[in-house]
Amino acid sequence: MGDIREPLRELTECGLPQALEVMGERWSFMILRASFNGLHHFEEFLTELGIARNILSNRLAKLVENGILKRDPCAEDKRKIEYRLTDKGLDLLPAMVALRQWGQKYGAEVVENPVLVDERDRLPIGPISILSHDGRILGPADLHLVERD
Amino acid sequence: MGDIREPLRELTECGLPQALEVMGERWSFMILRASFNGLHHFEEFLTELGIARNILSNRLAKLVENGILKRDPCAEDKRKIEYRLTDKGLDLLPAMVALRQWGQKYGAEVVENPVLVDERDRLPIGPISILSHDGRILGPADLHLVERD
DNA sequence: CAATTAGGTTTCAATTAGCAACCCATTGCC
DNA sequence: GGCAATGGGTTGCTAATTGAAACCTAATTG
Repeated sequence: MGDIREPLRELTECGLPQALEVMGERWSFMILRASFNGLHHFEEFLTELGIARNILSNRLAKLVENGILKRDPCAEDKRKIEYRLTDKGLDLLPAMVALRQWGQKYGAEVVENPVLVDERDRLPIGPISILSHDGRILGPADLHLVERD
Repeated sequence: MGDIREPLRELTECGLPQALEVMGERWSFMILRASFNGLHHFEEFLTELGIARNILSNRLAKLVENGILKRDPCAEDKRKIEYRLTDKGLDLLPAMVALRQWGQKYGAEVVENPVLVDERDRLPIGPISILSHDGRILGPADLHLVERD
């Protein structure tokens, strides 16, 4: 008994599983991107993404359910529904951009269009990176894992 | 004819689909995390993640195939295989941490253990964010999409 | 040399994704 | 007002993925 150290285990505690519950599903990130790129309607997502109708319906419902998109019936055309990112959805932007930049770096040459720029000077954003509490850029070698408790 | 503007479309060009091809699969990010947390062996992943044997086998193979992990047969015990992150795999860290932080922010209270710290001062890392080319933190409102070409 | 360990396959059931067709409340058009 | 078209879905069926459990084989331990 005692089992003084339990070297593995315990590393289950983090937000990743929670995040993946929604965003780990097959089309979630693509819908997020389309949404950020200015698409708001069912048929737009449908033709833009080339996703199946029923899957899109299901995925949008889940994203709404999880508070990532909100679903507003259009006032001026009562057939239409507007899907828009919530703040929670917008908060996924760093994750999406990080993935995107990684894909860009290692994938087959893609031209990246449209490109994300800083509104102030219209220059493209920099690479997403891990920062120390005081803003230094940290690479894998600068990082350490510490057990708390 | 002419079709002067084509307002949607064309927004297919980005690295996201490439990234999702590997990392969009159901257990990829969890394996990446476990791997970063110091697990290197099949049976460790198996018991740590609670994934099915055959799926783990398949996922590891794909991650290796895509250059995210490398597969080293152990010299001193020829039954064992060491799975280790490549540089390409380590480059996924910002994406993983961003997802994790998002899940942490919005998910059910989780204590986040172990925690990622800056090796230099042992303080927890800051939130992942989008930076301008000169290092200012940009929020969604500061961002703009511009068509190139 | 028997039992155990490490890292896999194989088989089969259950879940999910995808395609095509259908549905039905608006709208736009003559 | 009547009729076709549009927007946003659902339904039914097939194909692909996931998952649980059993099995396999080489290396290692006792």
